[in-house]
Amino acid sequence: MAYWLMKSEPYEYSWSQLVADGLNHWDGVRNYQARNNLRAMQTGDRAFFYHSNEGREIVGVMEIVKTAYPDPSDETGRFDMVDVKPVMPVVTPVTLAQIKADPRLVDFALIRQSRLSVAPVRDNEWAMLCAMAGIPA
DNA sequence: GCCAACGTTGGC
DNA sequence: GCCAACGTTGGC
Repeated sequence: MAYWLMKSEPYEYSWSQLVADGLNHWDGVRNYQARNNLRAMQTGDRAFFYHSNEGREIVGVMEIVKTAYPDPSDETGRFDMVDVKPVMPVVTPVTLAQIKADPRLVDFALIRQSRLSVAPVRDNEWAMLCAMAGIPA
């Protein structure tokens, strides 16, 4: 199983909205690297839900329930989306400041490529972040 | 609200 | 194929 981190501005689409919806497409990605990450996702993969801009913290865990397919909101036909569902909220949100302050996470994609909205998470990073969030890995 | 970092576009 | 101009993201 692979792990990911997906960003959304909470005033665009928030964790609580996803919980209310129960399941949704992750659409709107317009960056090739992010798209390639979407395409690499498999059903059953897990992903952190990260609130960018406001909050700047990991707030929940999602599961990929459908692999990449064309994003109908993209007129060019170049970009895809996946379907996700919420798995569990974090007990303690993990803030960007905490992540940046942890020397074990210097290579974390969220730090290295701050503008990448769909990023891979390594197994050891996932375990560390789950521990920081107070949830089982 | 500002701006640095970064990605994309388009002229040449 | 290069690169300047421009647009966007997202932290601060």
